[in-house]
This record gives sequence, structure tokens and C-alpha cells, in this order.
Amino acid sequence: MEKRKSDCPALPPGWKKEEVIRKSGLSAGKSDVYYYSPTGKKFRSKPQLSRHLGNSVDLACFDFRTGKMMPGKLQKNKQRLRHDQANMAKGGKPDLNTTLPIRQTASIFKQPVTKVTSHPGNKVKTDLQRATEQPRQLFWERRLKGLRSSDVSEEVLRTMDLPNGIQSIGLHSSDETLLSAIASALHMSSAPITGQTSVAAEKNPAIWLNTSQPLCKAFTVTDQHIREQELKVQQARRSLEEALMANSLAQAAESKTELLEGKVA
DNA sequence: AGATTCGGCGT
DNA sequence: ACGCCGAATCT
Repeated sequence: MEKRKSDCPALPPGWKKEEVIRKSGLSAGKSDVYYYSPTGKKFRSKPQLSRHLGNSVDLACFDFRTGKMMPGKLQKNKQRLRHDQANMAKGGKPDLNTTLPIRQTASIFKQPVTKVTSHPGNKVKTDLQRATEQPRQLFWERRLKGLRSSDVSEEVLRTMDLPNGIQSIGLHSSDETLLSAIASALHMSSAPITGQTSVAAEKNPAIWLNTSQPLCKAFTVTDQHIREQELKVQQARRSLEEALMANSLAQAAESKTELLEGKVA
């Protein structure tokens, strides 16, 4: 029988893949794919695998049948996005295992999207109170734990450093989730992000937490901070300018040689 | 009981 | 057409 367990490079070390051909019945000739964890537990579907691995491995591009990462699966993600949004609209919960962390908390959702179809104008409600006064889940930031950004080749990008003055509240959130929380807060609200200004929040965040602020201690921004930031922006702009310059020079040189070689019609 | 195998529902 | 998972069957 074709029952060889093979290594699966797309998964963490120790995971094995197996393909079993069905040999009788209506579905004879079809095959089933199984995965085995390093501890030997058998997995027979992507959802099951996803549940077990949690956020430690992003299976969004993982093709269960072939066992390979397929960047082209981005296309299929569009379908999933629709699906998720449909669920959200019905009040359902997003599937935290398979949903990419794309803008669940970002600005595009901060405004009401309810259409008043019974009126001829058919306008979108502009009641911003609603949007800001909705109940918020406490400590939702914990969901962000372990999330990392990566480029198309799955290379994990280096995260930013936070200034010393910014410290998280509660023992729960690491620096890593704090950065995500602050970034999300900046997206979700146009109000200033100050951190938790109530001293009580530090003692018992479960009660005193201001849910419209990220889970970090109140901080102050000094002129020094601003100057340092300005410097960083200037440096970034300078290196971008250099990169663009080098790029256009290279392109110019390339089209020139193409002309000389008669490649252009 | 646990492993294996195919059916069949839902998408 | 296929992924996923229930359950019949096998060991």
C-alpha cells in the first residue's frame, strides 16, 4: 500500500504527511491526506490542524492536500474574506484560527455601515456616537499575541521598538502585543491615544479599564521624542530617495542597452 | 478501544 | 468536485 509517511517542510519540524488511496467503494481511487504531529497525533483536516497549531503557524496559504504553502492561495482568501464578512454581518464570530489579521480592528470598520433602504436618499447613517459607544471586549489585545508580519517569502519582519516611556498594563500583555494594541488604537479612533489615565486601571484593569484606550500606562510625549521621530522620518525619506534614484538610473541604463541591441520594436 | 476506511453532507 | 467529518468496519 502507499502508506509512506513523509516529512512536511511547510510545517514545523517533526510533522509527517501521509496519503492513503481508497481502494474500494464508490470513491475508489480517491485519496485521503493525514498529518501526524511530532507526538504522533493524527490530523485529518485543515480546520483540525489549524485548531491545534493556533496562531503559531499561519495556515492561510497552506494546501492541506499537497502539504505545500501556496502563495497563490491569496486568491482563495478573497472568498474567505467574503465569507467572514457575511458571518460578521449576521453577528457571528470570526474564525480566529483561519482569519488573517487583516483590518479586523482597523479604520474601515469604525464607521456604521447600516444602509437605510426605506428612504429614497438611501444614505449611510452618520451617527458616530453609535460606533464609539458599542461595548468592547476587555483584554481583546490578547488575541494579537504571537502575530507577526511577514513579507511574501514568509520572512518574518522585524518589529518596531517602543520608547521606554510606554509600558503595558497588567501582567498579561507582552511588549509585542502592546505594539499591536497601540497601532490598532490609532486606527480605530481619531481621538488622541493617551494610554490608561486612571491610576485605578493599573490596580484592577478588569474594572477600571478605559476600553477606548490601549492597555498601556499613560505616557507623555516630550519635545525630545518628537525631534527624534522627525529625525527618523527624515532619514527614512532620504534612503527612499536614494533607492528611487538608483532604481530609475538602473531602468534608464537597461532601456538604453535594449535599444542598442535592437530588442525594442 | 483505537485505527482504518468509505459515505455523504455542505459548499 | 472536493473538503471535512460521522460512523461502520476492522484489528
